[in-house]
Amino acid sequence: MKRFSYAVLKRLPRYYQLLLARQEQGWEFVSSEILARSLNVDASLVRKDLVGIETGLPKVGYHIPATLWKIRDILGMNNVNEALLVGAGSLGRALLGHNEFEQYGLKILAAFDKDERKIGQLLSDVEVLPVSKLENITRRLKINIGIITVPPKAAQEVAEQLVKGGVMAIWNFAPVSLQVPTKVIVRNESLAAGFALLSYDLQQELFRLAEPSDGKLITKED
Amino acid sequence: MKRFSYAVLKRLPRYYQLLLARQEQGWEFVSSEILARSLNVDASLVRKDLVGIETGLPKVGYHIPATLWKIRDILGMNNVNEALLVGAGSLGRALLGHNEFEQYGLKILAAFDKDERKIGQLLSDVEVLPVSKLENITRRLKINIGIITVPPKAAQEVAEQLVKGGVMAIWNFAPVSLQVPTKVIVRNESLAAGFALLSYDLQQELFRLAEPSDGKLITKED
DNA sequence: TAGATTGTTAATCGATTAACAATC
DNA sequence: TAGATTGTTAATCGATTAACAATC
Repeated sequence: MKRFSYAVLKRLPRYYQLLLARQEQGWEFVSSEILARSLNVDASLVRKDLVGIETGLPKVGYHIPATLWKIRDILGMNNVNEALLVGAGSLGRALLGHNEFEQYGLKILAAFDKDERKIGQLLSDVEVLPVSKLENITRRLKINIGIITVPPKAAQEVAEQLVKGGVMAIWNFAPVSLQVPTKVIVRNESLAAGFALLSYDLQQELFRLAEPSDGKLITKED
Repeated sequence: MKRFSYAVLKRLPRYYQLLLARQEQGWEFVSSEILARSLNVDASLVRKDLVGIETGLPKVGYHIPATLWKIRDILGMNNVNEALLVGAGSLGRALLGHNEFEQYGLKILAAFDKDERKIGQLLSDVEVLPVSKLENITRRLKINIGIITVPPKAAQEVAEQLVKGGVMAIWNFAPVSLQVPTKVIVRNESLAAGFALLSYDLQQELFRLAEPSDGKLITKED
């Protein structure tokens, strides 16, 4: 079982997306050069990434259906990952309604909320249950993945209940650092942090445009 | 003007979040060691990251309010970034209702959709307008940022209208590679790709548990 | 002062690119 | 065959860690 680095894993969904688009256009093979251009990397990096995933054919490229399948396999898209979601706010509801997840094998079985008025509602065919039942249901259904979309203040407690219920991984959308046993996998997802990166690049660009065009910037350090 | 690498920029929102939490607990200073533990990195990396951001005091650490301010400044959190959002589906609505963005200076002025029934609705105090007006309004309001939350098939066309309207940056949530002029900054955000990383780690862990505990895995290459 | 913690340098590690022989 | 494209090696680049003198 080959172990892929985080850097490679982050590119796999991009490759997948591009291969799928080419397939829809009727292509059967694609070269490393074409994939590389869309990701803004060197073609040799694409070839290196694909070593151990799929063997390419000199003069032809990589076979799209075979490569798609292999990527699906590596990313666990061919399995079903059952998860519970906690926090039926707008972000939670967006995740419940996100079609793309199906492709990635994510199946959210139920949503939990503490708001009485939300209990019993069906959101994208998923029932909202009281958060008091979270630990119990997690255990009974042997759920591995918990998704946290509650407000920051409530996140730690929810995480603890999920851990007590036996989850092995937490996908955390609340902007807090969760304290959980080291064996529990935590992935922090921050939409705001993503925006910050865009905002930084934009500021740099705006600053560049405001400068004399000879490329010599007035640097300011402290 | 110091230029920060992507690796550092990705950590700044985490530092920000941790500093804020400590501040709420009444702390005034924090050490690199404490920040490092939460991010699972070496303390010297934290100190290196903070060079050019804030000077720490030996034996004391970094002054929390000052450091928070500097990070806010770097990430553009002290400015207001006006944006338009296209696609008032569940993800679009979640972004419109996401409180955290306010802190990061993101202000979404209007939402656009092609669905007649959504036009005129108020979502989190933001009006939904017909997508036919997108280019015009982008230009008239001199908007720099467009947010795309439409289905994949529609994303390229929306991107083109935003570009024609003069945006400098696009935050793209649709799982497609957008073709835009090189001067336009594009940040692709994929919730599904984020999940794939969690799913990979989980699979690895499940595999590990299924193996004999002597740590010697049966490796399989092809 | 003594000792904790910074800022900085050197060492290590990992990821990316460049170059090119192998190959279909 | 000729030529395009792979797989792989070596070179480069950048990020992280280790070590430690400076310092308050």
